[in-house]
This record gives sequence, C-alpha cells and structure tokens, in this order.
Amino acid sequence: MAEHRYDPHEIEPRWQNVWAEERTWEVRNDEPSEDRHEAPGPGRSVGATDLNSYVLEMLPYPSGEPHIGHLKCYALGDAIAHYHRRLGRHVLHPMGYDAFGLPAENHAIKTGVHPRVSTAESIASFQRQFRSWGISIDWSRELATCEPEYYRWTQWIFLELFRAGLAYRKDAAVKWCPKDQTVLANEQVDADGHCERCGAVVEVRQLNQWFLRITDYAERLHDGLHEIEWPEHVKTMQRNWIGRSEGAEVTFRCEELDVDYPVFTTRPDTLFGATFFVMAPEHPDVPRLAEGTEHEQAAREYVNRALNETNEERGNAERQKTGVPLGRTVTNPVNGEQIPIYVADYVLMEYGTGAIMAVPGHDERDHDFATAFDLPIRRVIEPLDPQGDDDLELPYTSDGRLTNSHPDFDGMPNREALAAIVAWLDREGKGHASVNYRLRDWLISRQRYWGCPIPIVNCERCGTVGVPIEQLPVELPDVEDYMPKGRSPLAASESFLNVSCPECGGAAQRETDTMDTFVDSSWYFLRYCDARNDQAAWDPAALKRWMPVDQYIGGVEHAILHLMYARFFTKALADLGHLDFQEPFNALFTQGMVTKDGSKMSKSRGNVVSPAAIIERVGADTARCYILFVGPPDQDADWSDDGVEGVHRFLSRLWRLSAETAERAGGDASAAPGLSEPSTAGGDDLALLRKTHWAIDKVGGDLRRFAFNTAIAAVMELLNEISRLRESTDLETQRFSLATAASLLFPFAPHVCADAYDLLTGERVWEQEWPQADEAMLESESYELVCQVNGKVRDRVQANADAGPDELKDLCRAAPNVQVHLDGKQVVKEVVVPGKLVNFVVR
RNA sequence: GCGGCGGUGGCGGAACGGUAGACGCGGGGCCCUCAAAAGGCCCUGUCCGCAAGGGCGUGUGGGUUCGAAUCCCACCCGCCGCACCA
Repeated sequence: MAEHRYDPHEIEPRWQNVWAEERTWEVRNDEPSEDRHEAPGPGRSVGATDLNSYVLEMLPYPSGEPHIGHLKCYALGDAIAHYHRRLGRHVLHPMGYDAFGLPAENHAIKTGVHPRVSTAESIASFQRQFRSWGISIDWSRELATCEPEYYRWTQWIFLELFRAGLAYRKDAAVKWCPKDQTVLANEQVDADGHCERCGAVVEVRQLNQWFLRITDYAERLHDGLHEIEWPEHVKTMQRNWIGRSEGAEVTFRCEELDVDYPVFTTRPDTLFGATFFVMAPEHPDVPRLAEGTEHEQAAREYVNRALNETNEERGNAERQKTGVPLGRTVTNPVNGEQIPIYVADYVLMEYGTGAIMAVPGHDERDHDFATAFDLPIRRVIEPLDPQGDDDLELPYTSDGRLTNSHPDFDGMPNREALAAIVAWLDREGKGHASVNYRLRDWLISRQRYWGCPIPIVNCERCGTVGVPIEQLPVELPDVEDYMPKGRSPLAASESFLNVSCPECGGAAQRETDTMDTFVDSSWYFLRYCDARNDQAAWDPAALKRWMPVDQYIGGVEHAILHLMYARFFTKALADLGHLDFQEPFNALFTQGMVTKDGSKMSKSRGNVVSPAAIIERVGADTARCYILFVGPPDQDADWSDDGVEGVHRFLSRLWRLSAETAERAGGDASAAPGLSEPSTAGGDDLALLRKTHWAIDKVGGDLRRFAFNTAIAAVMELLNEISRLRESTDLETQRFSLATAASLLFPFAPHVCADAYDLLTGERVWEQEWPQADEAMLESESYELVCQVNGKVRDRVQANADAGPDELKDLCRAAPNVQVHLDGKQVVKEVVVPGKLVNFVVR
C-alpha cells in the first residue's frame, strides 16, 4: 500500500483553483428563487423567503497584513455561509475594504508613500491572504470604499441627507487633536480626553463643521433594538449610548433680563427643593447674565478657565465642585422663589439645555456644590420606612413621600407626585413631560486628505449648494502634499477648490473637508447587493433579494459606532424612500478576541501571531479549524502553537484514513461516484453507523447555535470511533462514515474535506445536501441505566430501550452495588427517569 | 457608582435540573524503528485502598429539589462597556 501523507500545501491551492476557475461562490441577482437541490430531503422545508441568505462579516480596514482576528472573523463567517449553502440557499457572501481613513494616511505620511499606493498594496495583500485561506467569497462584488465608483454613491447619500435636512453645518466647539491636526468625533476621544488614535491631549476649538442629524432618530434607534436578534450586551451598550431619560422640561424665568430658561430634569418631584440654578460655562447667556454685576470679571475668568480644561480634568466627579455666582436669580415656577444662578463646570452644555435646577437635598452633585458654596439644602422627600441612618441624611436619592413642598403634594408618594406636578406645570404653561437623549449629532467633517470629499460648493450668492448628481463623483484630487495643516489638504489644490457654482454659474469654492470613514462603512452592505451598478447606488430589486443581512459577524469594538451609524443610515434612507426595511442586520454575532499568552497581541509586546506564518507551517484548514475549536467563538481565545498541532494531527488523520480507505475500495471512486449508506448492518458496523448519525445530529445542532468548538469535537469523536473500529467493520461502512465526517467538517476545513470527499466518492462535497440524521439511528435498543441511591451513582446496568418503569426499578435493585447501599435501609421514594436513571431514596 | 459578562482538572474548554470533566493540549507508560521523525495503543481531577470500592470535588455561604456546575438569595474575585448625562 502506498504511503499517504497529508500535504495541505498541495491540496489547498488545488481546490482554491477549482473554486476560482469555476466561480463557485458567485451568486447572481437574477437566479430563480427556488431550491438549488433537485430533490429536497425530508425536513428540508426551507421557506421561500429563506432561499436567499446574506452572510456578512464586517469589512476589513486594509492596513499592512491581515491579523489573526481577521482569520477568526472570516473562518466563522465562512462556516456559516457554507452551512447555509448546504441547506439549499443562495448565499451572498461578499468582501470589500474600508479603505479611507486616518491610519492609512498617517502611515503614508510616515513612509512618504501616497495613501492611494499604500492602500492598494494593503488591499492586494489582504486579497492574496484571503484567497489563501480558501474563504468562499463572491469576488465579483468586491469593492473598496476609496474607489470613485463606490464613493460616488457615498456622496449621493450625503446629498440625499442634505436635501432632507439631515446633513447640516454649524459652528461648534469641537474636539481638536493637535497631533493629527484634525477634528475628532466625540467617540474618537477617550474618557480622559486623549485622542483615541495617537493619545495626544485633545483641545477644544470653534469650527464650522458638517453634522448628520442622528439625534432625530434617537427614539427609533432605541426602540428598533427590540426587533433584532443581537447579543444582549450589544443592545445594552447601544441603549446606554442613546441614553434615553424620561422627565420634564421646566421653565425658570429670569425677571431682570426677561428671559425664560427651560431645564430638563428627571426629578420634577423634587422641584420644591430647588435652591439654586446652574449653567454650563459654554452657555451663550452666561456673559450677558453676569454683565454689569459685581461678578462679571470673576465669571469671565471662570468660563475661560473651564473652556481650557481637558475633559480629563473636567470629567472627574471626585474633585471639589467649583463655580461662580452670576449675581442674578431665576424664579422657581412652582413656588415663586427667587434662586441664585451660578456658572459651574459640572453642568454640560451638550446635555439637556445646558442649564439645570439644582436640588441639593436629593442629588449628590448638587449637594456637593451646595456644601462648597454654603447654599441652603432642603429636604422635600422623606423615606416611607427609614432603613438606617443613611436614609435620614441628605442627599437622599431614593423614593419616598413628599414633604415641605405644597399642601396639594405633601404626603404623596414621590412617583405619583412626579406625574401630578408635571400635569400641574403643563396646565400652567410652565413645563411639560419630556424625553431627553444623551446621543448627539454625528460630526462627520474631517480636515484630512484621505477621505471621501463632501460634495458641496460654497457660493457667495447661493450659499451652500449640493453638487448635482450627474457631476458625481467629486473626485479626490491627486495632491502632492497631504500633510494636515489645520485645514484640509484639498484646499491646496486650486483646480479642485475653484469651481463655478452649479446654481448661478458664478465663481465658487468647493467644500474641502472630507467625511469621517464611518460614513463609508455605513452603507457598504447595500452596495454589495448591486456592486457593479453605475446608474444608481443599487437597484431596489437587488436589495429586495438580499437585504436585510441575515447574519452579521464582527468584533464587539464596533458595538456602538459602526452599528449605530449603519442603523441610522438604514432608517434615514428608508424614510427617503430608498429602502423598505428599518434594520440592516437581523442577527449579529460578535466574536471574541484572539490573545497570546493571555494578553492582546501587539507589536510592542512582541506576541503577534501572523496568519501567514501559521498557514505556511500547517495550512489554512488547520489554522481555521483550530481557531474555531479552541473555544466558544464569542469568547476570547488564547492562541497556542501546541493546540494547533493537535488540530493538524486530526485533519491529517482524517485525510490519511480517507486516502487509505479510498485505495482499499479500489481507487476507482470516480468510476462509480456517489455515496450511499450501507443498508443492513449489525455489530460494530451498526455501532459505527449510529455514531455517524449521532455526529450528523450533533454538528447540525451545534452549527445552528454557533457552537463550532463542540461541532468540531463531535467530528473528532466520530473519527476516533472510525479509527477504533477499523479492523472490525466493513469497508463500505468506513467509507460512508469517513465521507460523512468530511462532509460535516467541510464548513470549517473546506480544502481537506473537499479532497477527502472526492477521494472517497468522486463527488464535490459542496454540492451535496447537508446530511440528515436518521432518527431511528439515534436510538439504540439498549442503554446504560444509571443506578443511584440518595442521588449518588452506585452502579450502572444495561437496560432495554423499551423497558418500563417497573422493569427499570427491578434492574436497578438487582445491581450488586445498589444492593450494598440498600441493605438494611428503608426505601422511602423511587424516582425513575426512563432512558436515564433510577434513584432510590432510603432512610 | 451604573450596566453587562464570567469564575469547572496542570491548561483551553464539555455538560436539555439527571453518570461532572466530552474533545483537544500537556504529562506518563508501551508498540513500531538499528535509531529518530511520523504513526499506533493504554493511563491521566484528588485523597484513602493491593483490589473491590469509598471519601472529597464546578469561587464562598445559605436555600429549593429525590437529584444543583446548572434554579433562587447573599457575598467574594476577574473581565468589558458607560460614567458629574441633571
């Protein structure tokens, strides 16, 4: 017998070539929506709407080479895509590149290579590696967000939003990174006020910026979470980010200046306890209020200091409260009291109205401030049933009943009083119930080169004018100097900058900011559906066929931003009549990180595992299989080179046994192709067939719940059994079991399984229906009955599958070691679980 | 502080309320070999015992149950997200 040796470096390219040449994984938009398999098996009732499936992994940011996290993500998605195909569905499984953005540009600045060039190189490297991994991508739909064919439609979407009033420009205090020389989105600044990318301390600047009105969608983004199958923690993060609070808007009036100041509060029940009023340093009325008072100078100095503070300093709740009185008062609308106005940095301009009513008796922050400034603290809620000294002290933030408020409300439970007070305010025209959100509008302007140009022309006569659709794309000019200098490098290109106004034809200038890259990735999943369309962003029929995405896969790091923005775009585009669905991703799976020696891989730690090196050593199948085998895919997994060897041994054994078995069967599988299950069997043959059906059942179930690690373990068990029963089973039984093992493992290790299946049957495993477990084969005629006494296992005996409870009890009672523990005792209860166990409770 | 997730052998991890530790790694022993590599077979939670068998075991303490890693209560520890959001 010839020596059979598993050689992934021969096997993998060979099958990759077949798939590339035959364009196996391409799907068409005009294929009839019917089952791909001629004869759907029993239980294969895939509904009409289920016949198309869209499996999508988050598109990679091409920088350098793919890392191990990419391997995990695409190994995961590929397994799902293959499984869906084998269930008879058409599967859209595309790939693209999120190719604009700061990292590419920074890298370019460092190395002197133009971002267009370095990005193209990275993309080429990603393509090469993805192909070497053998992932089943429809390459005909490949895209990169930096291509004019793509960003033409990014610009079109921007203009649609602009026309709908959802893209607007305003002066705003924005976060400015002095190192990257650009404005940052709130989300790109960490909690301590550092630039997320370079770590520099962020400053504040006033600039005229483009925003997208995501706040209009706060409520729908919040409520829409109910209808999608996402991990609970991701939904929670999104809810926290949206930050919905119910409360009331209450108007406080400054009589001296004749101005109303509405505030938002979640606690209108504590209104009678408001003893002062605080404005944020950024509040536009602060200078005006202080003007002419003895505090004018102090207020100005305080505001200046506060504006120059970093978020790190300002965000610290622990530090002593600071502030300055403005020398004015406002009227508390519920009791007419005049309460002093302060300016203090613990109040944020971005949230609510930038001003608050302060209730030191029932809010910790207000209490801190009142203590520091010796302001009155009034209790207006008392505990119903004081639990300890804490309840009798202020601030008291729990529920209770009203006191010191007003005869109409005193004594009322505070929740009830809250509603009653809001109703009263409403009647009096002094306030109303209100919902407030933490979410802010999305700042998309970037003073950077490597991004999608904002398709706007600024005309002195006509104002802000959108570029007409037929003039799109506004191409990114090929400038020499793309170093950021505080304004966009695009402004340096005269030919780009100076245009004639699309409306009046007069001299005008282009907008020179580019868009945040999150804009590019907020709609790419739509473009895949119709990636080569040069007449429109998509044909609605194509979206109807594929959208929404059935299964989206990616890292948790995108739990908030990317996923929120994509949802926002979907809702906005639906409102504009371009889409007929509200949520882009029906189901989401978030994969865990791959670590090395327990910590995150990084160049500085020197613990980076390169996918290319692993594949060079053991092949793509092993690498893919290992990363899915090592643990549940949603959890972090530690990379172990020894563990990889174990999986390599397993695949090696699968292939070797298949090759040997095929040879013993005559090596003419292709002459008589096909696979059928041996019909009559007994003894070990039956045992092996049973194990095979057990594995079919197990792997299918595990795939449906993303338990890839146990699915692979089940195939390992099956292979161990095949190997163990090698000498005592028929060749046909072995052939059937091995081919089934290859078939079940194909979604994880496609090359070796395609090869093994071909050797054994002469057929293409990816064209085969997913195996069906035979119910009858899942049950055997006897099983091991567990015999317990007082819940402890004392013996095990063979029982017939059809034995009744009495028979089982007798069997158990007769077991030798059970008798020992029953001896001299009285049985007070007998528990029988047919198919499992018998438990005698004795005294 | 708030919210979420988790804690099981030497390690990664399995276990619809029903045999804890599947599968893999690591370790030990053996076979094949002149030798090695590769491969194959067996053992491997822990303590007592020659063995049969028994005791103890899923972060801690309680509870529910014939039976708890699993359900409930309290607590400890770890990770992640948010955090002066009125």
